[in-house]
Amino acid sequence: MSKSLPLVDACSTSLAREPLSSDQAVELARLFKALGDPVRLRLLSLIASHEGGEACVCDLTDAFDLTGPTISHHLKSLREAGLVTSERRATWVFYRAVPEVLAQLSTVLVPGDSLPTEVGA
Amino acid sequence: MSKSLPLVDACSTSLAREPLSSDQAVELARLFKALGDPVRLRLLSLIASHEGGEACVCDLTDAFDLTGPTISHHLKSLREAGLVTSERRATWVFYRAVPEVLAQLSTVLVPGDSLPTEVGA
DNA sequence: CGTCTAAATAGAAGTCAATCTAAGCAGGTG
DNA sequence: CACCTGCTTAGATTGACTTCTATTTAGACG
Repeated sequence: MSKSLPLVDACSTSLAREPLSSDQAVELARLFKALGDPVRLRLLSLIASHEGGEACVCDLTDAFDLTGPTISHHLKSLREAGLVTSERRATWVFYRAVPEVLAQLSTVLVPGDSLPTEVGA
Repeated sequence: MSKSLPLVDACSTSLAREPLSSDQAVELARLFKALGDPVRLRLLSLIASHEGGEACVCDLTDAFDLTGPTISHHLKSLREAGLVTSERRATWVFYRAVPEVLAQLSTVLVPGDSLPTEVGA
């Protein structure tokens, strides 16, 4: 696996500011696709919101009606997308969100300056 | 087609603030999945960044090496996700981004308050 | 060293998604 | 009314994704 820097060139302003290049689109789509599954979204949320900013796989598995290998598969997707990192400590493996990538995606989605921060009605 | 309000209950803080509920995850995953394709991302960007905030399908089709039906298919995905709306005027159909939904997704992805606005190196 | 738990990998089955060609619908024009 | 352009729908094919069971690796412990 030749994974090095999953970041989108750091030159991300916003979808609505100017048209994405083909390469930017491919890169971003890879990230959004990783978020496009309810299980992975919940996993990421569980990890990111967990105390200490990290969570053990065993904690995560218990939150779903899915088998261990399935959870492991989804965690691998998130890891390969660059959204989380993993670290083994003794018997357990701990996952941690990568806030830079989340921030970048967040920035990309900010609509043009036509809209104030207000969202609801 | 029972599509009414694709918004996520307006109660969206952030992935990293607290664990997503199962329902929230399903709803958000549907939106992120729509963004998880390079063609749809570029389409959305072309629409959102187009002058007047709207773009005709004919403009969009020219930007890709894909057939009309394929573009139409992707636009339908974006429309059903609630990310764009369409309106027919004479022979042409114009698409327009829905900034509220983009803003909501953007908010969801904001990492915890552990990170300043700085992203790049 | 055998064994127990935690996690990942391999392989397979079923489902869904992206794209094309061909055909249909909507609206303007001669 | 015939016809042309813009766009969508229908159906088919190919490839990817999600999930499972079974197996394997990593580390702790008696």
